[in-house]
Amino acid sequence: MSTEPKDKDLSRNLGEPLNFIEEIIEKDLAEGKNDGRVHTRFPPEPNGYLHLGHAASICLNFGLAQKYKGKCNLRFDDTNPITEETEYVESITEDVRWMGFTPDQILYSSDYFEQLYGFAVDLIKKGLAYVDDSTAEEIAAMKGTPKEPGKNSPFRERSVEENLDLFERMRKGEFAEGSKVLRAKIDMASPNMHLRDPFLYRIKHAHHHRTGDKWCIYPMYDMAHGQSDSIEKITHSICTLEFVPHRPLYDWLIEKLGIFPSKQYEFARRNFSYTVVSKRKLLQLVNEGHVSGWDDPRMPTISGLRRRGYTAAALRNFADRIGVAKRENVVDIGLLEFCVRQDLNKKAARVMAVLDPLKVVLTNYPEGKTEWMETVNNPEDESAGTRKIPFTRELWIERGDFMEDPPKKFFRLGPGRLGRLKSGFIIQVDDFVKDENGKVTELHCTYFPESRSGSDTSGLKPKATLHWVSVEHAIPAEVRMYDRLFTVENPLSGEKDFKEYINPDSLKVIKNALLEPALKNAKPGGSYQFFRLGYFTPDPDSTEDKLVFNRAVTLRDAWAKAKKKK
RNA sequence: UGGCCCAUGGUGUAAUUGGCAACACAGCAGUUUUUGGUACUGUCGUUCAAGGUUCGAGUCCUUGUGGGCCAACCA
Repeated sequence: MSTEPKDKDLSRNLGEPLNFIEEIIEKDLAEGKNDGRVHTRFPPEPNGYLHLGHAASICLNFGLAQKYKGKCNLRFDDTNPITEETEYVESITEDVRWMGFTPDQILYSSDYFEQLYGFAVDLIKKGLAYVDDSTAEEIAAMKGTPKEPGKNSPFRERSVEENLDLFERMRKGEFAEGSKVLRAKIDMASPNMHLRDPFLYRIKHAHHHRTGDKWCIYPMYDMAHGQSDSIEKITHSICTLEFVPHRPLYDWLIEKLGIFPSKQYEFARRNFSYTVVSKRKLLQLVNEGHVSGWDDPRMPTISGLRRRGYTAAALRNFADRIGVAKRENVVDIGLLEFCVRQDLNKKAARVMAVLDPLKVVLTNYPEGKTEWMETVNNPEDESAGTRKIPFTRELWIERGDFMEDPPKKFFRLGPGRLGRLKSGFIIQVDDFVKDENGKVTELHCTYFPESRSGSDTSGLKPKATLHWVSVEHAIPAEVRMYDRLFTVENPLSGEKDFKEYINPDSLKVIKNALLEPALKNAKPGGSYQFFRLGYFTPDPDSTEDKLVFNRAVTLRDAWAKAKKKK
């Protein structure tokens, strides 16, 4: 405790560099803005599942609130009733919670519909908004292009009274969908397209997931987002770069309305190699059956990664490492895998599982005998304790751990070779049996009784340690081996449609893996390291008599890498 | 003949705000190891270009180049 600095606020960032948003916040704090408050928000639209990009945004917004002892709301930006659903609200809420954050408040833009309507009326009264009867095509034609100015709508100069009347009747449902819109009256010649009399309200005779049929006019993003920020007294409204051109409109509306001046700041969206993170693309993968659903373990969705066996701690650490900036980026997904391994290495219990079994018969081991061998649960965590695993005359080992004609660099089993069975005994291969196809079906070995793990007096030094499972005690399981969903770094930049780059081997199902008996009661959410194979987690598809495991990530594998190079 | 944003090793970010370009991942080589895991050590490699300001520029200015964004009754 003596090394703990007295002044927490001062020590807060000593030594660690700030990202550009933290710099803005600290400057604001130093200048006494917002009474020293920091209030952010995470504002998803409930029209899809959250993905890796959102995970980073969640960590940013909630992380900032934590760091500066502020608040962070979860606000659903639900102003488009056509695409939004309760299912998405539920998954998003769960994902945020699972990520380890608790929103200060859970709110909805739709909570503010009445207030937002009032804001619109206020703008009309100030002569800053008007009802336009033009068709969508006419409005588009009058909009101009980025290089040419637009033209004023013939309805632009309607009187305040007429606008008020029309807008009220829009609300009452007197007009057909698409027949009228409310637009801000700004500048049709602005070089910023978003200032060319942007839409504020549109008519949609649609059922809303929360307000039901109460409304038939709905505010556009620009009429809702900044105002919601303002209503919640958000101090720092953080969004992605594509909203930069919206900022003048964000500020214009707040200024004209005379409401709390929330400020918008933008950062570059994060892209990740070997995957896609656009809701439209992800929806396609789901709808076209390329994956089993939004939570398919190959999906970059938070729910998919969770099911895959990735941990929230790994995701948080990842978000922290990739940082936040304003330039285009493609984050190496290998860094996420590194974070997952790093976290799981400390937490996951080591267990024995054989994925491609090859039988070993210890010819000098008594039939019917079982020795319960003690083994460490996690060498990285002494507090994880120990357990016992059954050792018998007949065992399963990994087929890949034996070679009939091993090269020098291969130091596992071969004819005459020694091998250490983890937490068991050292064995030597005396003979092997093949079937008519030349496939090795069985190894005949002798074991060295004096080589027992922990009390080895044999003096033998095998080069490899192998995992194994007792034939008699093994429990069967299905194991789903997941790999990256795409074969190329950027599936979107190729010549072909991104789905052409889907990795045909992104899922390999092993129907008859064999596990040590201790795994009998494994439950989804748990993390295990299958010794020497990788990190695995039970899938919710598991049943009483059939366990299903998902591979989260392999172990780093120097041998596999060396083989690949050849 | 539009406006805006951006540019630092292979990747992602730093650089005490004008003072010796660094951290992580990846790569390579090695040590340790009852996981070809972990841990540890070493190593490779960086300021888009050209001018300018300055004793001094990744940082400031100008121009250029390259990339991105901006038109939806989407967010």
